[in-house]
Amino acid sequence: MSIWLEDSGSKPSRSRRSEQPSGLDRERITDATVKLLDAEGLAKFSMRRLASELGVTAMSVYWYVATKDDLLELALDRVFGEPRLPATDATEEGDAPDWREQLRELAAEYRALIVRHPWTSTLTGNFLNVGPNSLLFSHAVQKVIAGTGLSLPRQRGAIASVFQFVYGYSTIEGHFVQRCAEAGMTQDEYFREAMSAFRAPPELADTFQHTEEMMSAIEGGESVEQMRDLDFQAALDLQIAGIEALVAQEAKQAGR
Amino acid sequence: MSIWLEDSGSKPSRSRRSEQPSGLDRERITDATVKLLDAEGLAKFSMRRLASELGVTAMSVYWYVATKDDLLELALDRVFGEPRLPATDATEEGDAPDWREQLRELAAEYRALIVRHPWTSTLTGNFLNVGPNSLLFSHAVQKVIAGTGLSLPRQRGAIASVFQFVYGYSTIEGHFVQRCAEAGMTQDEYFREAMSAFRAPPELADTFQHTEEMMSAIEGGESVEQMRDLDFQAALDLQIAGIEALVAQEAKQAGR
DNA sequence: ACCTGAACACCGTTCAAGT
DNA sequence: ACCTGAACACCGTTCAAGT
Repeated sequence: MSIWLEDSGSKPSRSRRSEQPSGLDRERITDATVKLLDAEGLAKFSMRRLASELGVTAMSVYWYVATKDDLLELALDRVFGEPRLPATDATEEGDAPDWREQLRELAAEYRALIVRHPWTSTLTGNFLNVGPNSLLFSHAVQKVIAGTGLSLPRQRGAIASVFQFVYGYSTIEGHFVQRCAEAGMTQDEYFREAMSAFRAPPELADTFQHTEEMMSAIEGGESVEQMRDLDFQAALDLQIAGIEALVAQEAKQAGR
Repeated sequence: MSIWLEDSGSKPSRSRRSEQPSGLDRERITDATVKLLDAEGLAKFSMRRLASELGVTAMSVYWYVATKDDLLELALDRVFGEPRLPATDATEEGDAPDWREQLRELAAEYRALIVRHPWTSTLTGNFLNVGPNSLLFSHAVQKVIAGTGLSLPRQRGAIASVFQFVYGYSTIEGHFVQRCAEAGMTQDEYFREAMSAFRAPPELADTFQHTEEMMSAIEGGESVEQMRDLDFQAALDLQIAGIEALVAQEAKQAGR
């Protein structure tokens, strides 16, 4: 089911004993996997490619890992250790940072993670993603949202709303960045290229009119990257405003 | 770059001339592709598998389609034709439906599309997704958001916020549904199984306390599916409240 | 305990050849 | 114009064998 659920963890971890002939190790294997996935993408990643990178036969890796999917799960949880999480024990009253600030920071960290490692989003979709680092991340998310003062059912809605948005947004963004890199273009070049290669279906002319209006409707949005930053922030603003509105609404109902 | 951008459309479409020896056709090929992707998932889909389904050699398909990716783009745009879009020309004043209602319906249609065809989200990530049906869908989204009365830059934020949320949420949901089907379990069975196989790391005990509180915090959320419906609606509530708050805020600033 | 080699059943795609 | 077969360079994984 998952390497993190019992039974699949049967292969010993062999992390601390680095006197192997080839110096192999789950740690080193996971390292190399992440590096390869970053460099060449999920589609090109293979056990044979990884093994050759490690200077070893393809089958050696199978001593440390039961299956390719298990290895991908390890890599996935590995990168979920990267985001800086808000200090969880701000027990003192005065200096506890505002939930808005925490939310923005955590969202930015999550976005950066996915854009840095675009393969991450494909894997979170395909696996359960319940490794230790992923759990710590989820915990941080829950804590931040709990700080809003929403009721528990609405906290669940808010978590879904904010972090599935970040997931979706960053997935598209990350894949686009990767495509540009593969084509050897900057994002602006790629974007202009795609735009000019576009033969708009005549019956959709008005669609593009509205779209282009919206595209140029942002001051300070000269580059693709700037536009994406602005959109991302605008969406977070919307969600924060939504949370505030629901908090106020619940307070009013309670006061009645 | 994409089958929808010039140059890649070089292979003739051959849609109308169905007198081929094998009765092959882009239409029929795309049909079979969607059916196979639905039944067995993106990972198991292959040109050879598809060809055998069509009663034909693997290489026959390449007469109609330049590459596997092109075919996947065709399948992707095909299913984007499924959602019912709001009637776009509600020009009469009185009976134009509320944007809130339109938004909920379009979000529900999008969610249903992704859950029905979980491979869709992987592909929207990997391709540009600028086929005619996808464009019509985007157009509908833009029209609905334009109905909120937000300023253009904020419309962009709102589109990202709502529809990337739906994308992210439904992606996870769809993949989970698919996993359950492959394992031959109901969603509740799979969920309980995963939960019981779970060996919680001791230092995360408090995480799970809070998590379990939240899990059981929903009345009427007995089944996994009910809970997901409730969370989805709660998230949409939040986003709609956010849009309303920003509309009000902009109105106030304009009035000053 | 750790690593290898050969083998199996697959891939996407090219290319020359058939009708 | 449409379809096939053989071939190339790949996959993940099994299994018996080496040290």
